[in-house]
Amino acid sequence: MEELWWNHRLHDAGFRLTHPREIIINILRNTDKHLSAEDIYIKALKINPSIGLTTVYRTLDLFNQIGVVQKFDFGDKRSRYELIKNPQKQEHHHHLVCIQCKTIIDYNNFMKEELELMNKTEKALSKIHHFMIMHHVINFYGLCKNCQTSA
Amino acid sequence: MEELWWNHRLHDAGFRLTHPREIIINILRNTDKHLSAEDIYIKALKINPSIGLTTVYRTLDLFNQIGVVQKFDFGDKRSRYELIKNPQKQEHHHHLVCIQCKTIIDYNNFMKEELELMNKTEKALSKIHHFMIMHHVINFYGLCKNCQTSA
DNA sequence: TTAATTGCAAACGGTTTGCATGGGC
DNA sequence: GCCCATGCAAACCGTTTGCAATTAA
Repeated sequence: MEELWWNHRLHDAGFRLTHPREIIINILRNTDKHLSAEDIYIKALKINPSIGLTTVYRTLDLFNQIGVVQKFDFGDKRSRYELIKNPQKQEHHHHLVCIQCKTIIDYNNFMKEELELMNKTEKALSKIHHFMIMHHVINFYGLCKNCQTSA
Repeated sequence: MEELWWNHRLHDAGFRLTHPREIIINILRNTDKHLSAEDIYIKALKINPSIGLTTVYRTLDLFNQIGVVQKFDFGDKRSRYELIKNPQKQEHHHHLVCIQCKTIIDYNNFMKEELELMNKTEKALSKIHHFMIMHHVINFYGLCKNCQTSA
């Protein structure tokens, strides 16, 4: 059951595997999109109409805290959530955000070059500004294929 | 009066130079911080106690639209605003965000290298994903000098 | 003069919290 | 049976909007 590492993570952290949590995990497993809490809520309702939006928020927050889910902020107000595929290898990637339809595409090209620049930058900035960098965010904003043609 | 280009910009765009607008411009001129709407509102109250928070929001939005102010989002909920120093030369810079005290430091080291990587990336991504990139955001998150020692 | 701008109060939208009920272990 | 987890309603917080009063040009 290598696939179900999140269940073990939940258990190891002392939390129960409840029905809403299963539903939400499965929704996240079966999408390549970056869903908002409400997106997830709407999908969850179709599986169990008695689920509450509050539970979705609390579950996502829990998953984020125990490292099962990553929370993103792309500048529209809603937070968006992505299931971490493999907890071992920190698969570092970035996002293309369509400013029109809000679609988000993952990409991981030029990671070597990026890593080089980031290391260099981080080293310099910690010297110049005595700033200890923990992580960085790179986002590209523009128009996706569809929204270019429709515009 | 080279310094007061924002007034001309306002006028050229067909807007009035009102008292609240002057106050807000001056607050932004006299800080190196990235103030939120409320930060600005509190400072403005000391100059004119009858100013309204709504006006601050509307003014900042207007300034953003006519290119006098840049609006940023650093992941805490509030938007933050920075006066554009020189409208001619697009001074491109990025931010170090302290995750503890929320201080934001501007930096512009390694801009040549960054620009290279960004151009390369943008070109490749537009090919691979047919994505037309309009702008990008790079933020570093970590601990500033003070918060390292106090932690 | 008179249309743009303001301040107030109320609405808004995403998220969080208090609390009584319900469900895993 | 014990507590964690849930759902509901209400609070929260930054921001926006409707509207009547005010003000810059």
